[in-house]
Order: sequence, then C-alpha cells, then structure tokens
Amino acid sequence: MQTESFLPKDAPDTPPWLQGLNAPQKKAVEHCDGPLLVLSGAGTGKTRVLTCRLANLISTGKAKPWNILAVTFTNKAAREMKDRVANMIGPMVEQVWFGTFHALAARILRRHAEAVGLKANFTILDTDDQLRLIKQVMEANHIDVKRNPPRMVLAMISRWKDKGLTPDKVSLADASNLVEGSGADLYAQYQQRLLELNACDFGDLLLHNLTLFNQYPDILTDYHQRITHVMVDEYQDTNVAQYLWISLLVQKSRNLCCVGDDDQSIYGWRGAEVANMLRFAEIYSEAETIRLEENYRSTGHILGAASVLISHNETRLGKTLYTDDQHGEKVRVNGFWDGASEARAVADRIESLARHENVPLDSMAVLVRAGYQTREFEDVFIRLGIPYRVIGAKFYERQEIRDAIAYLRLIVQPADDLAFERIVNTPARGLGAKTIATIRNAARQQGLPMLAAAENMLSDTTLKPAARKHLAEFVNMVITWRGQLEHIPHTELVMTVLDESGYTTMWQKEKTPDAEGRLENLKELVTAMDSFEDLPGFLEHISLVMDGDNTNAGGEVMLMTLHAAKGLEFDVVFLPCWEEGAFPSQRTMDEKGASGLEEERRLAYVGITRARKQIFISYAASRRVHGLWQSGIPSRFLAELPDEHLIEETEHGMASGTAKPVTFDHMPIPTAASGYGPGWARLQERRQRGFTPSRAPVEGTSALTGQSDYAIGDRVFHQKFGNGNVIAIEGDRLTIAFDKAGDKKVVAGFVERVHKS
DNA sequence: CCACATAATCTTTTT
DNA sequence: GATTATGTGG
Repeated sequence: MQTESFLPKDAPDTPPWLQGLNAPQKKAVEHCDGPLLVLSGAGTGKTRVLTCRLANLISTGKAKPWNILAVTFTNKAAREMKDRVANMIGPMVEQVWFGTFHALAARILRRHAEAVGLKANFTILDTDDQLRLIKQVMEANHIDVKRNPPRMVLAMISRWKDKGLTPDKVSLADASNLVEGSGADLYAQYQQRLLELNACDFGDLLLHNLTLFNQYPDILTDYHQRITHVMVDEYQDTNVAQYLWISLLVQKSRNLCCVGDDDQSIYGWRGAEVANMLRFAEIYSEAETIRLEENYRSTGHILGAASVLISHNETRLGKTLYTDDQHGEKVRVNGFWDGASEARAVADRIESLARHENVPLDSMAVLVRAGYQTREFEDVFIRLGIPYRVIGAKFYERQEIRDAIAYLRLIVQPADDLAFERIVNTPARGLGAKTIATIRNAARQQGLPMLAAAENMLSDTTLKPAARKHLAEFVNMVITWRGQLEHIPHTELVMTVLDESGYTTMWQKEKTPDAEGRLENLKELVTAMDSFEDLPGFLEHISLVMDGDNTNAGGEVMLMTLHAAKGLEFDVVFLPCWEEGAFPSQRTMDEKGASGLEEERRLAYVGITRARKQIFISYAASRRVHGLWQSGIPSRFLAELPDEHLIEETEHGMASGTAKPVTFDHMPIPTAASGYGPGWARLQERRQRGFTPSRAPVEGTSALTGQSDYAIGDRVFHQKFGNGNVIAIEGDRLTIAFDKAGDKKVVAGFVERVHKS
C-alpha cells in the first residue's frame, strides 16, 4: 500500500485521517460540502480518500454518522470501507449507512413495500428463478422458447430496468425490437407475476425505489432529512437507475461525493454508463473535480505499459499516472505453441518464484478473461501440487444450496411459487410434471399461491388418489415446519427440513463423485446460518451477498477473472490467453462494436494495473476450446504495448506477438453488426463429428486413509477427476488412469484410496 | 411416474 | 467438454 516516506511531515497532533496524504488526496478529504468528483486512477489511494473523508466529515461535525450514506458495488468493498472507518472513529461507524446499491435499496424498499404493491417480506429472486419465471410467461404467450431464448428476453428486461424504465415507459421507446414486437408486453406480464409472487428481481430493487420516491414525495423528503451526505464508490460502474436514485437522494443537499476511474469501467454489458461520470461536472455545475494521479502500487515499467495501452482509447477523461517508485522489472511477454505449454510455463514460473525468491503464493495471481479459462491452469496446478484458489465459484449458486434455500423460502413465504415448483418434487416424491401443471392451473384460476391451491386440492378429487396422497404428505410437512419456525432455532429447523424432506438421503444415495461434496456444502450452509439472528435475516443475506467464502486464506495462488480482480492487487500477475477473439472478446466486439473494444482494453488496463512488481503476459498459437483445436493470433493489445517497457520471449520458432507490422492496422474496427464472428460457423461445422464417450461407472464411496504408500493398481478417488487406477509411481507423484479424465500425473496428497468392494 | 440414454445447447464478465 | 433438456422403455 501507500508508502509515506516522501510525503511532507504532518504536524504532531494531526488526526489519523489527515495523516500521510498527498496534496490532492488531502484536498478531497477535507472537502465537505457540495458535489465532488474524485478521478482516481488505479492504485492512487481511492479507498483511503473515501474512508478518510468520511471520518473527517464526522469528526468536524459536518455530518452525524447516521446522516451519511456510503454506497459501493460489492459487499466486500462495503465491508472494507466500514472496517477502515471503524479503525479511525470507533463504534460510531455502526450508525453510518454502508452498503451496496442493492442492499440499501432493499432496506428502503422493505420499509415501504406496500407503496409499490409488495409486502414487507418480499422475496429477492436469483437469476435462476428469473429465468424460470420469464420462461413461464413466454410459454403462456405461446412464444417459441427455442427461437427466442429466455436468457435474451431477460437480458433485455434487465437493461430496461438498468435504465430506470418501467413497462409503460418502454412501450414508447423500443417495444418492437425483440420477440416479434411483444417485448414490452412480456415485460409488463413479468412484472405482474413478480407482484403476485410478492417478489423482486435485482433490477426491481432500484426501480421500485425510484417509483417510491417519485410517487411519494413525503417519503423522499423523509430521507432527505435523514441523509445529508452521500458518497459513491466506483462511480464509473453506475447505471442510469442508480444514477437517478442517487440524484433523488441528494437533490436537496447536493452533498454528493463520487469516486471512480473512467479507465476502469468494465461493466458496460451490465448497463453501466460511463457517461454518468463523464458528465458529472455538467450535471452539477458547481462541482469540484479532483484528480488523483500519483500511483503508489506499481513499478515504473508496469505503469508505463498500462498508460500507453489505455491511451489507445478515445473516450476518456484522461489522466496521467506517475510514480516515484523505481522502474522495476520489465513486463514479460511470452508466446507459446499451445495452451498446455502456456499453463505449464506459468506454473513453473510460480513455483520458481515461490521457491527461489520467496514470493508468497497468495501474492501471485493468474487473471483470465473468462471463467472457463481457469480450467487449464487448475489442471497443471493440481498435477504439480501448487495450492491455488479459484475466486468466483459461488457457494450460494450451487444446486444443493439453492434447493435447500427454496425449502426455507417456501416456509417463510408461502406465496413463493418458484420455490414451490423447485422443490415440490425434489427429491422425487411422485409429483411429476402433470400433477404440477394441474396445481399451477388451479392456482392461477383461483388467484392463489400454488401451495394454497395444493392444500385446497387435497379435499377434492381433482388428483388421482396416489398423487393426492403424496401431495398431502408434502403440504403437511411444509405446514409443520412453518409451525416450528417460531419455536425452534433456525439452524435446527434447516436440519429438520433437510432430513424430513428426504433431501439429504437423496444425495446420500447418489453415487457421483461430487455427491459427498454436496453434503459437505449443506453442512456448511447450516454453519453459515448460525451467525444470523433468524431465517428471514439469513435469506436476505444470501440473496444480496452472492460472494461466498472468498477469503484469502493465504498460501494459495489466486485464480480469477479480470472482472473479479478489480480492486485487488498482487506482487506478481499473470495475464494469459491474450489472443484475438478471446481477448479482446469477439463476442463483445460483435455486440458493442468500437465501444466494446474500448471496454476490453480497459479490462486489459485493469489487469496490468493489479501488479505491484512483476507481470507476465502470454498467448498461445493454438489451443483447445471446448474440445476443438483452434489457432489464434496474438491479441492486438500486445502490439499496443510500448517496447521500452517489455521483454519478449517466444517458444522456439515462433513469431513475435508484439511486433507492430501491418497486422493490426488491417484488423477491422468492429462494427456493432449482429451475428457471430467467422470462427463461429467453422466451429458449428466441425461439431458434427462429435461422439459421446460411454459413461464409465463410478465406484462406491471413498474414504480418507491418510496414507501415501500407494501401489500400482490401487483404486483411488480424486476431488476433481473422480475415480481411477494407479498405473505408475515416482516419488510422491502418481500416474493415474482416471475413468473419465484419462491419464494424469497427480501428487499423492490429492487423492484418496477407495476401499475395494 | 421414474430411470436411463441420447440430443441439444452453450460457453464472457455479476449485484 | 459439460451441463441441461428431451425422449424412450420399464
């Protein structure tokens, strides 16, 4: 972090929040009233400014803690900010409104839910539920779900919500675009269903807030009195709805402080509008703008490379980052023949840095463009026994966790039809598609939630006796659990539910390699619940806090997407897979044209600026993507890097990737044309000769023996590769023929012996 | 109604 | 390649 050696000495009685700041930082911290925009480049002490400013506001008495709203994008950022402020001002921090846009909006909405037609205990849906719901709506309208993927329709609706558009406003704007012109209609019906379900999706949290503030001025006035100062982090990532929300909240006080970096705007695909930032000074004419340009993180070479790269973007406010740090090592660019050799080289480098230069593993990171690209590295790390951690595998999105949560949701909120449909026949209890359809129709006809309709149905002869019996059992279970809600601790209730519903048994009977892991996850869920007051509190947490246990436990190489890396920093950063089409992503360029390319470039900039000391960028001439070999050419971003900050090495016989010949001048500037790039058709064509390998039977359960004396022929289990037989041994490395994954070399500590049956 | 086998679909990025 | 939707036989 920031070194303070070359800063002017502070007076002895300077409070902590004014210590060790450079001139622009200090100016921003001491600014109290009116609109302020802080343009904060990568590694220039953005969080520090935010937290110190907050502390200063309180200590000078300009604002009471409960008058301050501090908004972030991620829960992690909110937590970090709160912790750092707490260190300066102590327990007063509890009174400050910290949170993500979504969490704060949810908090406000719970208080006034009735005003927008919801009940205070509304459910917040996850993406999975949203998809199922929109699909139902589409099917009800006899729209071909094959031709119009629900994902697309949902994406469209989300973009509308990001823009703050309710269905009535959309119909004028661009109703005719998608789904045979019925887009706006579907949107309206989808919203109607959400109200009936007493549910919200993510976009609604903000959208309902806007409706609330616009329709009930007295409620807004109330918040104006409560909140006099608003601070926003990562302002470049705000969408229109969030912009409007903030505008409404500060329209009286005009005490708005936004911090961000237009060069790090990487969420355009999610509706973020850099324009919010670019036009700040226009919208708030009296606004002050402060630039933070002194970088305290990276060496000169790293910063130089990043600055030149980002200078290729046209639309930016423009900052000139500088550092007093030494030049350090040059950026290394490496070319490889294929992905395997690239991954291998990265792993080797990590091992050697760790062994010979004492670089801690957790200060090194591999940052990739897309999630699936981590796999190749995982494979090598496993083989070489390098401990690693993948950030982004989200705990709460796993199937078993969602199922368990659906049970709980239905108990807390009987109108939650989506939860009902999800678990009414999971585990299988003789309530198939036909029965469910019958219940759904009855519910729709009577205007009741499905659970209530099902209950009514038990006393007539709509259903065949067998189905009725099974349904009765299910309904009675739910009723019993609800009765216990008030009387037994919620952690105990979950265990009861998972047990009595037969859900645990279902996984115990399952004989796939990951069944055991799923049971572990369920136990973890119970543990996680322990730290919450009650069930509703926990459910609120999981719907808003999708980042699970992504703690830096230490001693592990970090493996994550570039998006996930924003805001983090590492001594050594690896940026692999820099090939045209992969990075910059062809799809982004197809969809968003030149602005998409600029966003990709910002992503590259974010990647490079994560590094403190050393950076390795690489590309491969060919790699296997989804089972097919594809050749690639080096990313145009490589050619944009300045030679004076680079060292380039390629595998024997390869051409340079950073040479700046005609190559990239010929590269067409993408236009926002529809359809896929040229590689797509080829891919489809070659797909035809695929064959499905026969599924190898998986043997029974495994047990941990703790022994490492394996013999050739032993049957072993591996967390990732499943079961296999040992076919060779050298030291602690075993060569194993896996049933599914083929032959792999694996460190003995990563496998468990399977008891022969 | 369930279990299994085959076919289709999809691969950014996420609060 | 891997997961998920659909179809078929019991």
